[in-house]
Amino acid sequence: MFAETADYIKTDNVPGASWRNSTPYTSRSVQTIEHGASLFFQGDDAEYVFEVVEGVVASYSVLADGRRQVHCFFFPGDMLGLTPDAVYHANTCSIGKSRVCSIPRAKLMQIAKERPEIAAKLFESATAQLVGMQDHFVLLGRKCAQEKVASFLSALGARYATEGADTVTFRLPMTRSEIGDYLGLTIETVSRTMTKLRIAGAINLPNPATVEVLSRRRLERLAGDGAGY
Amino acid sequence: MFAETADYIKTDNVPGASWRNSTPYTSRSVQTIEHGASLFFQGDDAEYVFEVVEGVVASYSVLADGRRQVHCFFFPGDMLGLTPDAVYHANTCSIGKSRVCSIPRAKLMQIAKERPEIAAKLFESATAQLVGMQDHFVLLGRKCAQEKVASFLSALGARYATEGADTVTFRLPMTRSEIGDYLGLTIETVSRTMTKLRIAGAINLPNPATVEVLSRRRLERLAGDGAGY
DNA sequence: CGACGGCTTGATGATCATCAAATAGGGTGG
DNA sequence: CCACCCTATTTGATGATCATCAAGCCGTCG
Repeated sequence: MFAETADYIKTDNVPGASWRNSTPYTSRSVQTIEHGASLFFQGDDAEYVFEVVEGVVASYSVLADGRRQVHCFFFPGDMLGLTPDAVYHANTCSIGKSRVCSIPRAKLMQIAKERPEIAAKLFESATAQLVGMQDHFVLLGRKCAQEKVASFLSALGARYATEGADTVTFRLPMTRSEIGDYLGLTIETVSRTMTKLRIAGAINLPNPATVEVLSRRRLERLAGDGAGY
Repeated sequence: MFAETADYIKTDNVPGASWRNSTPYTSRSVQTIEHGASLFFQGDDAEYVFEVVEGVVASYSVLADGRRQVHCFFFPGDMLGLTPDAVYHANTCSIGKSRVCSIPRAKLMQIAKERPEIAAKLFESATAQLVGMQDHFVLLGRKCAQEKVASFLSALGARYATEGADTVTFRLPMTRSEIGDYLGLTIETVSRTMTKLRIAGAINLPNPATVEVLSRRRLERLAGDGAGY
């Protein structure tokens, strides 16, 4: 969505080699982020706003004793690093290798002042994330393990599904640990729940990283969403 | 924050009597919302953006079987009804009597195009909500009952606290049921946990609706946040 | 004064976390 | 190319936390 905006910004204003993980500046403001590498940490100066171009990036918080909560997985087209001030409020890490487009935040905010359609896109991106987060509240606060996992796989499946087909096969980019930290479960519970879904005939697991949704409809029913209003 | 913006909008453009709960249009675009009344429901056309002027408003989702999750409590100064499209994505209800300022959404978006500082405020409001929601993810996904309740009371206490004082007394505007639906707990667990906090000497409960935080510092420690990074 | 709704407290049980161990898959070095 | 190792995942056993069911309490309001 904003990948093209980056080009609007003169690249000679973009400082190079400013990455905590020493990812080289590529001169097209698109960086390749290695598996596990971070775009930024909580408390860092918010120098850039990012758009995922390829791969997946996770944002998360950690409590003092190590408990971790993944807030969100960002997929291609998603913006991250949006903050109300000039500081990041979460940590990030790349799930597998990913490519992100970086846009200097101050510059972008400046441009937003001149071009209303850019400001509107930023607002739309932020509010779309707000809406997405609401479903996740319901999941975390009110769903049981089976509903959580079914919801997760269902949502991920929808991303890869072809129109009309009731089955999907896709590769899970994230580990059980990351899934658990996203769903508020332990890795053991995630694993057990997935086998349960497999035994129930809702999915197949040719290998731990590959999910075959046998019936999207059924999985959605197991997700417990029904027609909430 | 936006209360003044409402005045920028010519009031003769604001349709009256458009409220689902038949709240009368007051000609100053500030409505009084009765206890339990709703500003809007999920799926409604997003005619207005609101700013809470007084009282508290909750937004929530409901699953088909009645399980409810409160996403957020909106206090004076908070905006609600921000959406990426023209539809509301959550339900709302007033906690006790409240007063809200309503701003026609289309009009506001139009104004945002002409006045960058308004667009910036909208963006800031949306992203500030994003940041606030992240802490709530941690609470819902990774905290135990005691930490949840302590976090909640601590946050609420901070809102009423006076600079430097380690104690606060305030009135809980919401019921145990609403607190439970916000924290992902049952009313019984909320009640039990509050008693535990009382016995532990962290708070006092002169009556069910009044909380006296005896030590904000201690309550914060019980909230489990420590120095997450 | 009595009834109602919200809150508290108690008893029990289900779900999920924890601890522990076995298995499988992928990558590395011989 | 194969053997090995390391890590992720799966599976099992046990226990803690919190939900559920149930009853009693308290303040409010008619």
